[in-house]
Amino acid sequence: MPELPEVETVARELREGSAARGPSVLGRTIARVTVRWPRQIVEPTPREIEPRLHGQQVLTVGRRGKVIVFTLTRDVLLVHLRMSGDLTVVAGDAPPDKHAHTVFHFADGAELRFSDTRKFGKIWVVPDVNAVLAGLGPEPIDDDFTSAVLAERLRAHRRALKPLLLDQSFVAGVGNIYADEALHLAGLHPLRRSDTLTPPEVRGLWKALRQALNDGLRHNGASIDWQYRGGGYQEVLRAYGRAGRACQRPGCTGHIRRIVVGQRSTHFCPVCQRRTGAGKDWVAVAARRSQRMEPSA
DNA sequence: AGCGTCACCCGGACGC
DNA sequence: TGCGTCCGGGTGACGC
Repeated sequence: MPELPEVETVARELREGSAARGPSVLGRTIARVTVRWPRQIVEPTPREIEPRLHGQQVLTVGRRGKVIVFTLTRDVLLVHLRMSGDLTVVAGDAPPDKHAHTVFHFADGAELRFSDTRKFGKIWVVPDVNAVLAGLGPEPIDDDFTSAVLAERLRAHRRALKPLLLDQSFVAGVGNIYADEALHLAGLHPLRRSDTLTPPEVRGLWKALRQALNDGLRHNGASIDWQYRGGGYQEVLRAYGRAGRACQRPGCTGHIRRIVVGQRSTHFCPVCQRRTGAGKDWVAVAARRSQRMEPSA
């Protein structure tokens, strides 16, 4: 399922062209739009989308969180792939794809197909990205996402780490796979409360999150291959989908367990991802003490 | 505020 | 073989 690394890969390949996704979309002009699953179009209405897009040229392709962002002449086209979505550029006479529910036909005959077997994907055409993306948290792989930024955001909540990492307003682009991988790399329990992490644990989580995402990027968002074409990405994963198998951490004797947290399958090692850090959870103790002394604070 | 639950979908895995 | 059933993924809505 596409998360930040996969979505970034799709955006880059649409921008640069690739064997998997066809030639670049940049510079092409939209002439027509076929809508076969109207509920996919969030804004404007499905019948308004073609006249709205007609004549607009694709200027840039980028990503924000898990959303692909096409800058057009007058508007912005936003595509959320959700679980099964994919975007490809093909010639107009390419074999039909029964899951291509929305097709953007270019004036030069090529077309951009949004293929989405499970029909969870969403499309917006808006004048301003903020209309859709305003609620997203920071980009976790950007330079200004420092461990101090993460520390502050963790302290602002009293939530379990796993659902917090999945919350797109907390940090943008992390999904179930990379959340489990980051927590395993960091040696932190998925149910650990966000405001109890020690400074070294925060730093470790920050490093682990960025490492997990950057590893995914280096594999060209290979979890798409894993999901769709049986590629080898599962060999890269240390926690996700490995229930019952030996923990990969050097020296650890544990086995990966699967639990359900907030309706999501969650994979972790009960040996090296303890509920609390080694020793006393002094941050939680201090927080309780200060609350007793200053109930209003 | 944070948690649980449901709805949205359907390919694939599983049991019989 | 073919049928029925369940699962899971991201997100938003809703209730507590």
